[in-house]
Order: sequence, then C-alpha cells, then structure tokens
Amino acid sequence: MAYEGMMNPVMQDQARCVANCMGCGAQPQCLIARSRITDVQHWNGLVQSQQNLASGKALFEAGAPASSVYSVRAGCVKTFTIDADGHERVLGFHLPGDIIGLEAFGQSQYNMHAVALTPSQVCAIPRASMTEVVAGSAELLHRLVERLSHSLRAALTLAGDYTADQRVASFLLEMQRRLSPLPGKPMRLPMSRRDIANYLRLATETVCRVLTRFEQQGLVKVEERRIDILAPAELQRSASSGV
Amino acid sequence: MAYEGMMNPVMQDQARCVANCMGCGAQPQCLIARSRITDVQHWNGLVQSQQNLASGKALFEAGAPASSVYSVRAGCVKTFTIDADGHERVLGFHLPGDIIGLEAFGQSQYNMHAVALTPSQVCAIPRASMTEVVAGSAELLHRLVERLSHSLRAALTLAGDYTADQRVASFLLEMQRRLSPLPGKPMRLPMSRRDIANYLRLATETVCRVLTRFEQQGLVKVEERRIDILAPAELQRSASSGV
DNA sequence: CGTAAATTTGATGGTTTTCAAGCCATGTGG
DNA sequence: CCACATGGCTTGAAAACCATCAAATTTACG
Repeated sequence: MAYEGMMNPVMQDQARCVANCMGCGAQPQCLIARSRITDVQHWNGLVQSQQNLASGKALFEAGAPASSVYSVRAGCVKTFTIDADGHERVLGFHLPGDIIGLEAFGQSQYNMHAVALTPSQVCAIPRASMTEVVAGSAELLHRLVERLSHSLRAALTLAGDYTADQRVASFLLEMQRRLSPLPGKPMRLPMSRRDIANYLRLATETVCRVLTRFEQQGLVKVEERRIDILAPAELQRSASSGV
Repeated sequence: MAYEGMMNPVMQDQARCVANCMGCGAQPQCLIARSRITDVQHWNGLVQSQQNLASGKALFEAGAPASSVYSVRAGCVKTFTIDADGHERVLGFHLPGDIIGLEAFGQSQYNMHAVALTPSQVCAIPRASMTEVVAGSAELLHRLVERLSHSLRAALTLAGDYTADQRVASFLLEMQRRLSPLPGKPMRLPMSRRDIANYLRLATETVCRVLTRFEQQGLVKVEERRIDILAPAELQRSASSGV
C-alpha cells in the first residue's frame, strides 16, 4: 500500500473539501494554469468540491448522470468500458492536470467507468459551470478545444495498426513524459500489466514478453512497476520504425 | 467519371463563391442546423468562401498553416497522414455536414492531409471566426464540444481490438447510416477497398474476403462500390458479437 | 505464514498479413 | 469498334505475429 501518491502533500490535506486552486500541486498541468488571477478565482468558485478516492474506488460508473467533469489533482484514474460480454476495455489513464468526462459532453450519462488506480484526488466541476466559464473566456475555450483535439489525436494514434513492440515503446515514452520523474530516477507506473495490455489492445503476456525483450536489448530496466528508460532514442526508434 | 455527386444541384452551382447557408443541401447535418435565424446569418457572414474540389484534389496538406476549418457541403473528403516510411494512414471520411480540421485546434499547422474522393464542395470558416461565433453562442459551443467528443468516442471505438468481420460490419452499418440512401436502394461507397482497409487497419485483401463471405452468408449484396445491406440485424450481430 | 493475485515463461494454434497471380472494369488510341 | 493498358478488385498459398492455454514463480496482504 506504500503508494507514492500517499507522500504527496496534497493528499494529506483530506479535511479541506472546498477546492483551492492557489497552491494546488497540479497547477502546472491544470486547464486553468497560467491564467489571469480573476479567471483562477472564478474557476475556483465553480469547483464544487474535491474528492478523495482510495485505490480501487470508483469516481463514477457508466450510466450515471454526467453532471460534472473532473480535474485530477493527484494520483491516477483509469477510464474504461465494459462490453456486453463483460470484458473490460481501458480507454485511458488520467494523471494530475487531466480532465475526465469531456467525452460525455452532449450526453446525459457517462458512457464509461472511472476508477482510481492509486489514492487520488479530483476536483469536480459541474458541467453547466464548465460551459459558463469557458464561454466567458476565449482563452479557456481555446484550451478546452485544444485538449479535446489532443485527446482525439491520441485516440487516432492508438487506433493505428502498430506492432506490440511499437505500442509498448510508445506507451513507455508517453508515460515517462507525463509522469516526468526526476532525471535519472526510474518512473513508477500506477497501473498493472493487465491494464497496460488492455489499454494497448494486447494480451498481458505479450506486454511481459516485450518488456523482457526490451530489457535484454538494454533499452530499459524493469523492476516490477518501476521502469527506467536507459536508451530513450533507441526506444523511440522501436516506437516508430516497423522493426 | 459519372459520380453521383455531379447530379447534386448544389454541385452545379459553381459560380457562387460566397456561401449561402439558406437552402444549403447539407443543412440538416450542418453544425449550424436548426439554429436561430440570427445565428445562421452571423455564421453565414463568417463563412469565408466555398470551394469546389475535383475528385482527387487536395483540400489541404499536412504542414500547411491551419487557418480554417471546413464544413463539407457535398461529396466526400478523406483525411490521412503519411508516416516516415511513406505509408498512408486513413483517419476518416467526411461526408456532408461533417467538419474537417477541428483536430488542428491549438496547433498552427494541419497534421494531416485532406483529399476529395469524389467531386466535393466545402465551406471554409476561418479559425478565428469559428472561435468567435462559438464563444458568442452557448448553443453552438455546446454542439461543437459535442462533435469533438463524438469524434473522440468514434476514435476510441476504432481503437478497439475488433476482428476483421466486426470492423467491416460496423463500417458498412455506419456508412449506411451516414449516406442514408433511399430505403431499398443500395448505397454507393465513395471510397476504394484500399481506403476502407487502410481506415479499418486491415489489408485490402482481408476486406475483400470478408465482403465475399458476408455475401455468401446472404448478409449483403456486393456489386463493386454499390453495397446493399440485406440483413441489417444479422450484420449488427456480426459487428458486436465476437463470432 | 498461507492464500490469492500478479507476473513471467513456454508451447501451441488461429487470424491476418504478405506474396503472387488472375480477373474485371474503365478508358485510350488505333 | 476493338485491342490494349491501367488500376482496382478478387482469390489462393505460405508465413508472421499475437492470443490462448498451461504452469511456474513471485509478490501482496490478511
């Protein structure tokens, strides 16, 4: 249970239920980042509440009324669907600064589940407020559409027909970027091999084998969920080249 | 060269270079559809120009400044990228009412190519105008985000690990819906087998084989690009069930 | 400390790709 | 009008890649 998220100062502040954007640990990545102080204050007023989620707890379920979007402050939240056969399909991993629930815009219900993979903290923003503040600030509107179009590009990338090697390599590099551990420090993945495999549309065993092979080739150092990328450039080539 | 698109009245009106939303054939599907008359007029003023595209002509290329988004009035426009190895990757087919270029929001350049598959007609809307009008109308903002999130869901669907049968079945049903031919009439696909295969991340041969099998099973009637769906319900089952 | 879950490794099989070749439609030029 | 060329479409055989099944090993946690 010794998740690193537990050590985050933000996590320890469990008593405060009203959000406070000033001094938030996720500021650099947040939608509101680097905005005018008045915008931040306005935004701050809209954030309905913060929510602490224990590892494995659901943020919302498919079919629930899509009343809010959520901005991740700390931890990691997995979104996924469950198809008719009961199979899980991982749609994404949301790290601090990411917004969850934008896909449900224009729908009355969420069409996916959201579950915390590690102890997490999110800010709930009522959808109506979201529309309002964004309509009032061209800057924020721009950023919002930017995010949506970025997600769209990411999804289209995921939709490509890449080999298992390419998928895993890309995933490791993307995670390295988003988790941005201290240089030289290995990153700690918040998700299981099973979740990675499901997200990449591969079998769990395939992900294992690829990681083993990458390690044998000296590209990475794997130690359970701690992964150190030794040769980013070569890994990048594995990600793009068809070999 | 006898594309059906040529018969569309809108297509014949090649002299008019300033858009006129009133009476546009794509109205029912357009973003502006069913808006207040003042909104339509405002929108109409923003539409910089219409553009006629001969079959095979490029609307824009990857790397070009992303100055506008485009609303398709008639025809079909394919968007795709070309990777380092020179391989094409089809991202989508845009039919009347669809908006092209939203993915480039927040980027200075398009990151994909857009080419007309049949004689087509598009309305260009400068990006600044787009932002402005959308900011001025909560209704339009809502619709825009709705579209983006719809595209996102579609991309996530495409990203699933479906069998060749499932992919082709889904594609046929989706095209039937979007092309909405007269009941009983077969639809005419605007794109080649190669484009379909590329879009579905399959080999051209695989698409052929699946179509042949579907025809043998009596699910569809295939005659070159004219395809008649004989058993929509069964095809739907092929699309969802893993069998 | 013991059980359950996660991870890893091996062997086998199935789906799809690749390579190769033939067919069909369309359009061109004689 | 027909021969011919071109590109799209279709079919067949072999190989590649990954999933599945099975089992050993490790880790997590009550």
